[in-house]
Amino acid sequence: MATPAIPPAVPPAHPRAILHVDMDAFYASVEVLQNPSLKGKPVIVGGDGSRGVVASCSYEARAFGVRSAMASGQAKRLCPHAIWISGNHGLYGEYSTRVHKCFHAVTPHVEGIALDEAFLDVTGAQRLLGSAEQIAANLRDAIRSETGLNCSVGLAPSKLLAKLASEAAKPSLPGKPPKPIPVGAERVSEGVVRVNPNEQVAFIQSHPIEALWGVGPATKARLERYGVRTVADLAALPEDTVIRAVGKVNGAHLHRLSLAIDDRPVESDRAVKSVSHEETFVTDVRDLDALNIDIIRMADAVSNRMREASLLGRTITLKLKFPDFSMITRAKTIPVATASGIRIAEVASALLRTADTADQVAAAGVRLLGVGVSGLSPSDGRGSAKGAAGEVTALSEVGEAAQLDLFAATEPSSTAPEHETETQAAFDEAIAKVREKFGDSALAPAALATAKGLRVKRRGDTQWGPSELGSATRE
DNA sequence: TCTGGGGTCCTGCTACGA
DNA sequence: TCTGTCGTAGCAGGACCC
Repeated sequence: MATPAIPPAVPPAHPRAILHVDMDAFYASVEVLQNPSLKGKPVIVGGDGSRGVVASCSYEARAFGVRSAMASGQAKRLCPHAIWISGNHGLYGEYSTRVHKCFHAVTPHVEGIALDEAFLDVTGAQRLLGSAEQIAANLRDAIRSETGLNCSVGLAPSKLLAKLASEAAKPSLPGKPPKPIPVGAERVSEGVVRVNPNEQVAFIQSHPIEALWGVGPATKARLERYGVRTVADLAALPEDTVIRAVGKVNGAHLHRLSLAIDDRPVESDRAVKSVSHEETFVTDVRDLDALNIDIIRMADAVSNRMREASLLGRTITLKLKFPDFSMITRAKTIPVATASGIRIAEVASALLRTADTADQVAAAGVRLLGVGVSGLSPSDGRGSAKGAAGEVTALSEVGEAAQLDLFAATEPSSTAPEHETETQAAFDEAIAKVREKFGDSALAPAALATAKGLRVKRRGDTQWGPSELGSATRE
């Protein structure tokens, strides 16, 4: 058979042009749009309780030193007159959808990083829409007219540099002088900063080491032992030394970044790898039965999201954080992929009751509890997806005696796994239909019933820590 | 007087089968 | 039959991101 001819490489008409678009104070700005009386005031979106954090804050609050991810107590001390808002995840999602529509009007090559942030590869779009600088400015205008929100845009030949450029494009704080633009970059229009292609190395090496994506407190501390404080310091070290300091994969990657070598593509179709829910309690919990109720509730929430996304998963993970902030995870991989809240809860509950875990809970109490599922596969591709019903082997072949017990709890007959899965799928589908018609609170495991109704957990509930006004989870 | 929630990725270790 | 090696899967923890 003849080898197909490989077309000759065609040099691109334009050098790579990546945009990093970052909404300015996204959640806080959405709240101001909803309530214009907040305009010009210090607004903080986040958990107002003693265990909460700041999710987003207006530039007026930032002028007092308040920052995202700051402990709420510290934010209250810095800005005691701030207006606190607990947030509305659904509303932010709606705005995010509108912003992403603007992105897709420019190019299909969009990699969403968060609700308020994305990379766009506009290399090819320049043929139709003009220069990358024009595209960036027009996109910024389009987002403002579509949503009323402002954003900052970085333009560069790579993702890392575009991200750093968008940070340089951020507005200055009220009453403070504008930030200087780093060497090698320039402001090309309002809210848009471009890194000059022939000054990439000078631009990146003018930054502190923690500006590199992947350098957090631990990596920074390790590099500082080698005298590295800036990206230029890192570039001056031999690659072997960097690898010795921070490990093989990260070391080689960081060393390349320090030389402005970053050819990572904009990935527009990244698959979800895990789904989880976790929650911090107002007070630490020692009671295994109480924790079990929370496991059921969180497993129900995880299950609901997996069904909405048509996903099944095989690895169930239980996460516990103790009062001293130490954390453990316990995971179990089951032979049959599932999206059933009952099964997820049973596995997580069994993990909680293993001897070492139960002992730690009894001794210390639990500050945070989380339930997650990974090893995901599409529920509509059962014949081919790993772990899906189509390729399930008999449980007895796997030798998972505990697994038989697990299923027996919901289906006493020892039928074949395929049958169990189909029955469970029909059961889950029925739950989804009831909830679609009557709302999420219409149906839940009996363990979640209270005098006030069913306690179900949904994405965005207690997003930034338990509220001061009462427990997020207990009544 | 601290430190949320939802993710991804990497590393090191152990168990197990070929 | 026993032992050593290798690859892989699973598990646990850590670091990092927004």
